[in-house]
Amino acid sequence: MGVHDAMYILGGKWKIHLIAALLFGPKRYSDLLRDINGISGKVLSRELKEMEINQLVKRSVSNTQSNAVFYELTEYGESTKSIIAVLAEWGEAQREVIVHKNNDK
Amino acid sequence: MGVHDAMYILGGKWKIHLIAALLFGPKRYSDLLRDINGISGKVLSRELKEMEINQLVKRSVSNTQSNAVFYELTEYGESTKSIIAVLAEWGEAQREVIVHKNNDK
DNA sequence: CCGAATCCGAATGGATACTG
DNA sequence: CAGTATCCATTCGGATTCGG
Repeated sequence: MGVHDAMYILGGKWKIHLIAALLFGPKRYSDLLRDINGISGKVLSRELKEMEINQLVKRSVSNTQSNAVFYELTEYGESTKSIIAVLAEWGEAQREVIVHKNNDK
Repeated sequence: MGVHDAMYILGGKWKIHLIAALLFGPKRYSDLLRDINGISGKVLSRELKEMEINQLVKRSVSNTQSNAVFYELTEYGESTKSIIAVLAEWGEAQREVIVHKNNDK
């Protein structure tokens, strides 16, 4: 089933957020670290690497400023725009229904 | 932003799968346990409870057979159909691109 | 049958220090 | 700056047992 495949690639806490952050163009590692609330450097690195392996993002080193690394969506990554859009729309409309999560205790 | 809200409600490993499993009508706890591959009873209970709190599903006890508990999507839960549909479609189309995940080592 | 409680190992993830 | 490595606390989650 397709849902499972999609979740395998897009699942986890951060991938959707990362894609959303990259929707409007390339960003540097440090920009992503600042823009995405709550993510740590270690986790950001790992997520980006996974997404690179799965062809969602492209990593490139600036040839003018050294030490600057940019990430951008591939064409494949951009094919998730429709998903992000639907998610955003739904989340926007239904915001007031959120209560809380159960905390296992 | 709406994406964050949506992920807060639908995030985690199982919620999307649970919604997909309930798309075509109510199911019993034991049916879900069997149908959803890899989930344990403990985790299934917790996920269902969270979804109940957030109004995605409705829990009801059969009045004919006792000890039978059914879960079904609420109207609100059904409003996620469009999300599931887009995810399924995308996952279906892009299946061959999957490679693997990075394992932190 | 449904699910809560307990036990316990595995995986996750933050903080920090370090390297090129 | 962009990561990697290490340490460690927290969380997750499976297996089992127990109760309504």
